[in-house]
Amino acid sequence: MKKKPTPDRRVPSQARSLERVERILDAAAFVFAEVGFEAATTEGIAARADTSIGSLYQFFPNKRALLYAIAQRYAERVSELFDRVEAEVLAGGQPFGALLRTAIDALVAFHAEEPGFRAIVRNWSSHEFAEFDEAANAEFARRTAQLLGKRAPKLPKARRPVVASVIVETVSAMLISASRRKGKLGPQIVEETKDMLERWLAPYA
Amino acid sequence: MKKKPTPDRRVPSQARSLERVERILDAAAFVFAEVGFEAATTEGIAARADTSIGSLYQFFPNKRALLYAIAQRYAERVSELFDRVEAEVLAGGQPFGALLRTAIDALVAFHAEEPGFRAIVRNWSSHEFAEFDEAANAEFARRTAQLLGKRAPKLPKARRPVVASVIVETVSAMLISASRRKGKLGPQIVEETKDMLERWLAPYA
Amino acid sequence: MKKKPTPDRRVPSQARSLERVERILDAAAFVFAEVGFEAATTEGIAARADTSIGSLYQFFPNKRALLYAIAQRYAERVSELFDRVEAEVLAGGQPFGALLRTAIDALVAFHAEEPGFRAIVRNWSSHEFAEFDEAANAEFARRTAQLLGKRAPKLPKARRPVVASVIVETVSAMLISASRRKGKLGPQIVEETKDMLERWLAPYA
Amino acid sequence: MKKKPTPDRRVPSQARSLERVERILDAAAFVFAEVGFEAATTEGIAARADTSIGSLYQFFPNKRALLYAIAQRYAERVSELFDRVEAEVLAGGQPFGALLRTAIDALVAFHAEEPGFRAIVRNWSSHEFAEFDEAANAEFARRTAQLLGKRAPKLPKARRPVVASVIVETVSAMLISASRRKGKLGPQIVEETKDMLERWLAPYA
DNA sequence: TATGAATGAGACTTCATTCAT
DNA sequence: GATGAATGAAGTCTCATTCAT
Repeated sequence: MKKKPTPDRRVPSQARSLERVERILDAAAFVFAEVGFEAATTEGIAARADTSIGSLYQFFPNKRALLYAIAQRYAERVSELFDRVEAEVLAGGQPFGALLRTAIDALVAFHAEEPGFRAIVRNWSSHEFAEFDEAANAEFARRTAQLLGKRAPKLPKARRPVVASVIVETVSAMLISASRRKGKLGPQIVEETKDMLERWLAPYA
Repeated sequence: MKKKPTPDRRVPSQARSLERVERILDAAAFVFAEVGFEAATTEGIAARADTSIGSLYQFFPNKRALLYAIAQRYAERVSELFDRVEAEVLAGGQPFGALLRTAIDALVAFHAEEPGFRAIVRNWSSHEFAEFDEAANAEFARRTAQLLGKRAPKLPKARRPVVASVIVETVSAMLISASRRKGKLGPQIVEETKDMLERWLAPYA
Repeated sequence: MKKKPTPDRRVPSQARSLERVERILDAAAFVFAEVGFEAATTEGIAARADTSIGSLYQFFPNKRALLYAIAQRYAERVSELFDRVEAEVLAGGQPFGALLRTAIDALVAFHAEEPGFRAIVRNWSSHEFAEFDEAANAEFARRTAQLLGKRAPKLPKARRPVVASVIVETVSAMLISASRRKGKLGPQIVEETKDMLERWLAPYA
Repeated sequence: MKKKPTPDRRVPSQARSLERVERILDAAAFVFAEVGFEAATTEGIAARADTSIGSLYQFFPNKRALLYAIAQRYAERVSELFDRVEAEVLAGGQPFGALLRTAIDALVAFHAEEPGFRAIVRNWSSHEFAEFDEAANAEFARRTAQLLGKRAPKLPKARRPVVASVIVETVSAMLISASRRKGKLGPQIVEETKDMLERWLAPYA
């Protein structure tokens, strides 16, 4: 309600709150990933975020809102990843296969470094969040279809949305599957996935 | 694969009981599919099975056992499906691609006609059941790897388990994805999946 | 909380439940009277009824339902009291003043012997229950108006409903007021109330 | 009647503060009237007063103090009303009945124009405030008894306090009852109340 | 002094599970 | 065996109150 002139150092309360929100979201992502959405408790999330349950509810009206917020956060990041791939496409340098591989690698890296992402992806399909899941994937599929239009010209236009859907869902599933494996198996699964997609799509490039 | 008849489920001695157990499992499958595992209530399942919760607990020690039992039931059916595919392979008639397509079609049909199957598949990845999921998929992957050994001789032996895993997980994911779509999109996704797998694996046949 | 299973005489479970419901209602009435509706806790009520919170919720969907049930229970009893007064009126013996006094005495006795009644009457007007309160009082006023028609013929018909309302509300308020007083003051207030009403209504009899 | 200015409310030293306190009290009266004491939230009251809860707690140690303060404010006004009636009595002009009617009308007007008053009167009997209610009504009854001594000389001295109590409680109850009614019924109830009291007390004048 | 973010006790309610009948 | 009433742990969320800024 006030502006605050940001005097000297005084950490502005808005920044403090923002940091707290981040901490809560991180904690939620972690806990959701750990035990799943339903089994996660708001109290546990608050504890892990080193706050009180009251603070949590100051920012999020209910447990579900936490998952939505995390999902949104990640959806945005994945969107940015798409932006980069699209830029690459416009630059026109890479051949189709390489592009695909680069994109998947970026996704894998993202998946690996952001532990919360897995939480979301896994819970996305968790019944409660079917609509959200569908919406997000639909958006990614739409953008993938666009890219296909540019880099897989031989793919009949009518098949584009379906192929795009299969790509998105397959990558998503394989990422989850890979992340669950221990040892070398994970990366191997990712490699096979790239092979599979590349060989499938090559004739259309 | 198993020794004892599973300590989790008491095998009923009477025909009446057996029928009741079936009814309970059907009800559980239905309810899990409808609202998800966590949101399902044992009372609700008992009610839909036209029994009392007391009876339900006579046969199943807890809610989770219900899902396990359903999963088992379906795992067996999928196993039988594998048996048939293996017989086909031994008979030696079909080319590799056709075999793959037939197998997937059988799975799709099964998925479509058994509403409970979807419930399971969807909840399989639901954290609580990660181990079960892994075990089941590992078993299917093992058998798939065997089939690959026979019908995809050019695939290096070392890659077989990984490729088998990817096949199993991809088919599983695409089945779920397809079942969620309305209209023609579902079947189209299945078709593209078959294409994808066939083109990927063709060079190894 | 388990005591003895009531040996020998097998109490039919329906009767047991019924008794439990009664106990819960009595406890609720007591607690509501003691601390008011809002401050009362369902846990406290269950404890006082010597049951578990779960049992309470087996019979009543929420806290409010408890108050409604009690209110209903009492509304019925007051209704019966009206029945008796009406019978008296039909018998035609008593003069108007005596009738009024008898009715009020009956109400006072009821009020005194049923501690929960006060709880209800007091909480009736407690915002949440305004509609209920209004409905109940409207019903009593309606019946009072009828009686007035028979025993206060000189009262213009148009005023009857209003006069009936004032009677009902006054008696109700005075009963509460009287019940709050210690010593002789309570009964004295009741006596003055009777005087007041009798002298007011005498000219119309 | 009081010694210290109530330890419950800190008297503000500045004009701005005083205005703020008034605003808070108005807001509290409004909110209490709107949703009842328990359902009212301090945050909501502060918001409606265009301040922060921090400020609210600067002046009032707790929620209850708000109701007390409002009640006090109104008790003072009702006291002033009594002063005027007493002056009237001393002046000696009006006959007893007219005096009674005038006093009630003044109360009704007050009740109507001050929405907060109703909030208080209604919550007065709300358990938490039983003592306060009793104290206030006792004070009014005391003064009413005095007036009765002067203008109802035929009423035996011993009955005076009881009669005064009944008058106070009846008027209070009827005011509330009347204020709840829609249309003409409210004023009609007030009229009947006046009739009732006048006819009751006339013989003692 | 004003602000409002933070706190946390405690309320209501659900539901898996037990056990007397 | 079957039944379903009873149990109570545990979860989500609210809101009065505090306190650092």
